[in-house]
Amino acid sequence: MTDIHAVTAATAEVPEGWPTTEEAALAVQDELRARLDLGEQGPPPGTGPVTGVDVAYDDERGVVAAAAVTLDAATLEVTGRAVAVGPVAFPYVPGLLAFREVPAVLAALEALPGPPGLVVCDGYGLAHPRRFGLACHVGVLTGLPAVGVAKNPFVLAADPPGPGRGDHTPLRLDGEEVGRALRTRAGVKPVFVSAGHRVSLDNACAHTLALTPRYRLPETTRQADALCRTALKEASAQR
DNA sequence: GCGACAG
DNA sequence: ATCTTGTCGC
Repeated sequence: MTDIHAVTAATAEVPEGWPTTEEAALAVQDELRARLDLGEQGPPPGTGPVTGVDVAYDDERGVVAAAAVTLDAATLEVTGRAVAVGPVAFPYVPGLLAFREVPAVLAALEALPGPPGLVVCDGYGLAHPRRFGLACHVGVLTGLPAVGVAKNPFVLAADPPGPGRGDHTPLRLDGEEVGRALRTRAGVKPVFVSAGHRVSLDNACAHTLALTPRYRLPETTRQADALCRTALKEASAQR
């Protein structure tokens, strides 16, 4: 019997050679971007495992806690949870968010009791100034299909979508649609969806809608958010 | 040069 | 992200 309340815990390390300067991080983005797979449609929305990841910080202590929570896309029931605590790997620089969160996120994904499904990240994928946001970074490094669902607009502006759930408007970069402002709840502020890796924008949006039957944010993100916050508190309560 | 700027 | 009480509304 799998105990859905069980949470596997791990420690995250900052990898050898991890960028320490913005210049180095930009170079890594350029290198990894060549490995992006934008040709796949991704897994069918509403079926199979879907894994949400999120992180919480204690900048005072330079500690970050990441959580990965896998849900059954059909029922939205939790099938696996894991957390990873470690040092903050990079300062917050808009456009370089991945360098701050990725080590802990990967550790949490690896600590899951079962294989992750499509990864839902809290942030952007292709809708990024250099087309390589957090969701692209996580996708390329894990090889998993990944999407980005952000709560706020980044550098790209979008017209307000219609008032109904499912209404959307494009986020454009150089005339190309790289993401969408998507209304997940009627009359509520939209979320900003973009493909990360091995998934199409249409399917990224379909997955997002399948994960938001009730709340604005995907159930995956809500679960991961709650988990990484408690993990951070528990980590701080010690040492 | 000055702001804006995912989390 | 994080600091933070009550409050209006479904």
